[in-house]
Amino acid sequence: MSLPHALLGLLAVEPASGYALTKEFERTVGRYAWQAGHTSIYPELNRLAERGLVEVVEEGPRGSRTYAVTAEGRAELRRWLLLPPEGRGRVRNEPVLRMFLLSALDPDDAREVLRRMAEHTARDAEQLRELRDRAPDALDGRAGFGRLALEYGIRATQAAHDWALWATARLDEAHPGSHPAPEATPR
Amino acid sequence: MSLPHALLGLLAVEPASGYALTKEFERTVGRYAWQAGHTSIYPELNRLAERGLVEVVEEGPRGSRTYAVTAEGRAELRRWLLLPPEGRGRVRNEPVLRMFLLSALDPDDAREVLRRMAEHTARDAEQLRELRDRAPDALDGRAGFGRLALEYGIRATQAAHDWALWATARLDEAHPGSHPAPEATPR
DNA sequence: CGACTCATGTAAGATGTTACATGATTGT
DNA sequence: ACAATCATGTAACATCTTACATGAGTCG
Repeated sequence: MSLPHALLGLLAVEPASGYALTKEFERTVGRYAWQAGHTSIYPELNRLAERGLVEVVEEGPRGSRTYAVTAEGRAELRRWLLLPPEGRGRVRNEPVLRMFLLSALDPDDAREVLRRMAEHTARDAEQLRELRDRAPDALDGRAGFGRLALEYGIRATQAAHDWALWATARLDEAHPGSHPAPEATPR
Repeated sequence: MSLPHALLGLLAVEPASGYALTKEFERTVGRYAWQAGHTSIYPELNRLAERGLVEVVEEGPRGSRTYAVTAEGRAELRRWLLLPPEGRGRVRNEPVLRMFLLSALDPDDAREVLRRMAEHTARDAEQLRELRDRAPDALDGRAGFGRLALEYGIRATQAAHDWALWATARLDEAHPGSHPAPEATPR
């Protein structure tokens, strides 16, 4: 299970409440790496606190509690990240599954799915690039968290886009027919 | 849940037994898209059979049953793939999570993790390229299944590799120090 | 005939998701 | 005052993983 380590990682950058972490998951981590709702996060924070890996450092207005990692928490996070990648990282990626299953569709349907993927990835990549270019490179603090990951997101999304166009071309070669030619989206 | 659709997709290309599907997951789908062990697959095949989406088309030697998709199964698969991507595809990707958490490590530790990632992705990409180049392009049948997905795997892995090198360079810029410089792996 | 792979399953426990629930504060 | 957002939780259900279990063929 990676959720506790995801939480340790976010808290290691900056203390936060369960609520704030939930938002963070929605915006960033959950979109590309590991999703979790508040109903997983709150109990997990309590477990981490029991294990002494995080602690409540502040109690705010609406019964909110701000958590921070302890020294042990930091050590645990480091251990986990530096550990041999334990066999292999478990992957569960629905978009990629859809790519696999494309082979099971007839060419016209596959083209349609690819067209939507290309559209979608183009939009996503553009959004991520904007995010990168808008934010002045704050190397530390919450804003800078995932700066490296953001760049990965851009590259991975762009790769998916390029692939979708390439796959469409392959299909066109193998099964030519009358169909709208998709246009490459300029980067 | 995507497992039933993953199974439908594999069976849509070619009928197979639960055992064969399990192997297929280990080799291909499970490594990059959606993992599942035989203890998930067998019960799911039974459920799919009850729902009339697959059927047993042959009974073999050791009590083995070969399943094939029915017309309804094919329709369901098509529906699922062409459906609006239902909000967003759920992603659970431990390697990417590790990339996110890198920001929580000190530069030397982060460099070490990146070094291993670069090594790992270089090896993976090379293996995938070999796979692609060895297999004569059989467009149909089991061998060709995931041919498009294979290309995606290559591109995604290569992107991860390039990113790891880029990230290392960024760290070196921001925190110069005495450390072994990683070499780019030629493709 | 012994070891290995093929082939399928059940059960317990861990994990994750959805629905339900509640109350405090802020903005209009 | 009303709506929206902040903030946390429980319970039921679905799902996934790990361990356990069994037997039939195949190869040397």
